This record gives sequence, structure tokens and C-alpha cells, in this order.
Amino acid sequence: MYKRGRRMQAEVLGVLRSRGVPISAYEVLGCLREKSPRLSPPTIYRALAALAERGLAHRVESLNAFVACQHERHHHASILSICGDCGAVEENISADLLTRLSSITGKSGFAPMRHVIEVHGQCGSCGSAGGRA
Amino acid sequence: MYKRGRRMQAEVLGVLRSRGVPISAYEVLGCLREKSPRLSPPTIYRALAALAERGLAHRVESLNAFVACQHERHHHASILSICGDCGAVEENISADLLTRLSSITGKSGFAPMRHVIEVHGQCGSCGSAGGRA
DNA sequence: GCAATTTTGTTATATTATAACTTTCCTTTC
DNA sequence: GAAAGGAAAGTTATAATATAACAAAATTGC
Repeated sequence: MYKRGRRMQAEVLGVLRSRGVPISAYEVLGCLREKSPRLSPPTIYRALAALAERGLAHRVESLNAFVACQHERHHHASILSICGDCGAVEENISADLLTRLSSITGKSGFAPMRHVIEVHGQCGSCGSAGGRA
Repeated sequence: MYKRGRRMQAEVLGVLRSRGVPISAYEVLGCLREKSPRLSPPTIYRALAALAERGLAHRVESLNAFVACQHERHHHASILSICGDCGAVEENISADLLTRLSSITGKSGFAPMRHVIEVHGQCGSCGSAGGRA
């Protein structure tokens, strides 16, 4: 294994961090094209894949989008809470929950490798602010 | 609310059930086009959305695919175990896990509406059969 | 330096999903 | 029962997401 586009990855991670909320690969592409018009989708997808592998970003499966990791580099699965109103994502880690999940799925001999845990709803800010209009 | 394409939904559900594993909307389309060549994507997507709403099928977010529900009609979130080798999906329901998930995500005032819980790994059959070759 | 390997850039295209409009068909009213 | 009104389905086109496949360039090991 070698360096694999660290420069590009840093650029992409910068965009993800500056946005805060999950954005599509094409939104990243759009941002970076302002400076480097020749960029193409595979470059972005490769950087995103590398960032995910390094634990610096996550793919949000239920949105087909990507978000910067909020914790230190970790190799546990994240629990992502996604606000449908403002788009904000909160990231939680719970070894306990993963253990329980494994015990549920493992009953039939299933060996888990990767966990996707995404919860859609309304965040605290939007709940208290917007409320039921 | 009225009937909303029950005929079509039944066709689509039939295809999902006959396959057993998650398939893309376009695979469904391909199957049904053998009989009805004029079908188009929106028809399939509408039927799939209606089936999901009725609790008869699930969208597998991490595969961009759809699978028939294995339980009786339920309105709890499912835990889907997806075998990367054979594609088989097992569906589990655990109110306890959802409660814990809510308590984790709820700490910051988040109000969960929809849960996506998908676990990728290797199923029991593939684990004992294939093993490490 | 040169070959081998890996990474990056580029082009093209595959796959997934939906917007927008038309037609059909059902219901309601008279 | 016919016409108006409205919801659902069909249709066309295109948008959004993702990757295959190849070319060029950089890096490493010798």
C-alpha cells in the first residue's frame, strides 16, 4: 500500500468538512472544479473511497452521499443520525450496540463484516425551533 | 387513499419473491418486460415505493436494491443481514435494539423516524461451505 | 537508467432515479 | 347516463450516481 492521492484526498476532505452535511460526489466535484476544471468523477470517487478506508469520511448509504468523520480516526461502525430538515448528521459510536447487533444477526451463523446504521429523523435544533407549524 | 396499481404491485412483488435476493429496479423491469415490453422505470419505482409503504418489500439502501419482506406485514424497522457471497438476506426484528438505538441517538434531542440497519458479511451457509479457499 | 508496478488522468458509458407531461379511468354531480 | 373533475398510470425524456477500460505518468527496485 502506498500514498494514493493524499493531495486530492485532502482537497476532498476539506470540501466535506467545510460543508458539514452530507453531499454527493458530484457536489464535491463541482466545488473542486472551480479551481481545477479538469477533474472528473473517477478522481473524486477514488479519493472518497480512500478517505472512507482511512476512516476520515463516511459514505451515507441512504443518501448516496458522503460526510466527513466527526470523531478521531476510528474503525468501529458509526451510528449516523440524519436530520431530514436541516441535513445535519450526528455520529455516535456504541460498541454495546454492535455487540447486540452481532448477537442478533449471528444466530443463524452470519458473520458480520460491515455495519450500516443510519437513522433518519429530526434533530434537536429543528425539533425545538420549527416544531409543528 | 385508493388502490394505486395493486395489479402492478403484485407483479413486482412476485418477481421479488421469485428471486429471494435483493435485485435492482431495473432487474425487476427486465423480468416484467418479457411479458409487458412497454413497461418503464417510473412504473416500477412507483410500485416498489407502494410496496415498501405497505410493508411488503424493503429497499436495501446499501445496495440500491429491493427485496421482498420475509415477515408478516410489519411496521417495525428490519435488521437486514446481507451475505456478500451468495447475496442472501435475512431479516430480523428487534424492538430492544431499536429502543437502544433511540436512546443513543436521542441524547442530543434527535427524534428518530426511520431506521436503516444493514449488516454486510457472510451467511452461515457460505461460511461453512466456502470457507477460506 | 530501465523494467515493473502502481497511481492518476481521461474518455466513455453503465446504472439508478425522477421530472414533466399525457392519457386513462374512476368518481361525483347533475 | 353524460360531462366535469380529479387521481392514478403510462410515456418520454433526462437527471443523478457510479464505474469500466484504457492511456499516461510517476515511483520503486534493480
